[in-house]
Amino acid sequence: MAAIEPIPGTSDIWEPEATRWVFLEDTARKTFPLYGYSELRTPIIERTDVFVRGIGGDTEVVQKEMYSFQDRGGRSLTLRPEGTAGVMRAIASLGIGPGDDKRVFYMGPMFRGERPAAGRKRQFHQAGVEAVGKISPVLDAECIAMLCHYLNEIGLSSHRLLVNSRGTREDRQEATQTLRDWFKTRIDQMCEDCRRRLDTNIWRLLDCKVEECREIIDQAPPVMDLLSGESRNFFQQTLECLQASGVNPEIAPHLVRGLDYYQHTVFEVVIDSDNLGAQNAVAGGGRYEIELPGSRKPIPGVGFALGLERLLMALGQDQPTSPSDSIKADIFVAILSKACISSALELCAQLRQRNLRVLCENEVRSMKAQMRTANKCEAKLAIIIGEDEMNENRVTVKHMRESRQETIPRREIVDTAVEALM
RNA sequence: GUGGUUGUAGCUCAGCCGGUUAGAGCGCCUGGUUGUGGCCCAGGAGGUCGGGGGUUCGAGUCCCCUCAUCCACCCCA
Repeated sequence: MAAIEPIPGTSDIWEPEATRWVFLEDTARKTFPLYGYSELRTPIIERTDVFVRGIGGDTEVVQKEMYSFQDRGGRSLTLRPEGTAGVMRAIASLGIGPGDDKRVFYMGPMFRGERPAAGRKRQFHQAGVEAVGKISPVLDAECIAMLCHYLNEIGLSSHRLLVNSRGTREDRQEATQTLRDWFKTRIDQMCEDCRRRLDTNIWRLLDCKVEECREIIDQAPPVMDLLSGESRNFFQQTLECLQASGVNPEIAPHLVRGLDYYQHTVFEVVIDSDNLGAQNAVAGGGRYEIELPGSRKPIPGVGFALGLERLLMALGQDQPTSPSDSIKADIFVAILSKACISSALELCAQLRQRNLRVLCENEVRSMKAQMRTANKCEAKLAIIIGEDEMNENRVTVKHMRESRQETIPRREIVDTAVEALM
């Protein structure tokens, strides 16, 4: 039983679950183009440095979560842990100049070597977008509005949209230092986690839920005040644009997100529902600048990623995926002797030409057994081909629901079936 | 990586303080006279009790290890 299970943190997705995935993907393909985005399919493996330089070498993701390996040429390759870096690499590879406005969306599997938990897989799936080349609060706002549009289309309700600005790279470094200095003098009154975070992730410290810590944190200088005037202005304009688009986010002063490349606007969509467990963010993104091997200067962009399995959970239909009990069909074709097989196959082919789902009996079994199968596959029609029918060049068609049946000339059956199933 | 949870039939699970051939429900197969489903009835197939080691006269049950699962921390979508 053990060896045939998918490896940890991955799963097989069966119907009817698979259909729900297709719905999320189709909705993305329908919604994003309305904003000028077109689909880009990038490789799932990239050179490792695409991610190290793109995401940031200090990031948790890069340091301990990447699936990296050496290929036969000794190059270090990595299964993509997120979509942005690869997209940026693709765009950079065909050249991008100042003032270019490139908009793409993508979807597919991502890989991170984390410990699996509720809403967290090692192979997980994202749909995301990137608007690359220009720096403008209008784009940021439009991107967020598009995210809301999408969430609305898939029917997600009761979620919260959180936004914040983390300023420019310089702002952030400076703010980090200021905060660190400020907390350093009070850290011995704070919890163990916070002490650790002082050095590792001071922005996380700001989110600490321990009450004693909260009292101290509440007195800390507001992050927004540590940003440059230009950054604050950019954020202000973004908020205005959002409002004009009919989007009303919550401002989350401590939201910073974990990837190094973010600058200015960052945002996240969270769900307050317990079926998601601790992983309550279904989407996240922001404005960024990414450095890539070969590009002279960092390329700016804004984008987000949606966590597909988390969205599915948030939509509240997260039954475990298992194969449906039986094949479903519109028509079941029963055969009562070997002599009927070729006739049955010919008929099946004709019916499928008319876009009907047809299940053909594949061995000679009792009538009772075959009718049981017809019932189980939820066929509306059972077509019976036996010796009697063969001799008269007719077929028997049984309307399962009404338990009514009739024997009609063979040449009429296709049209009769099509009509019965309309 | 650190903690905890669970692991018995295809699925959901029961199995008391160790004690004969390991159970239920659902599902599956076959039948209930000739070529007819659902409901009902009868019968049947299907289990290395996750794996390995140990304690014991005896282990699904106790101990150790291991693998897998789920959850939390961490981090992120």
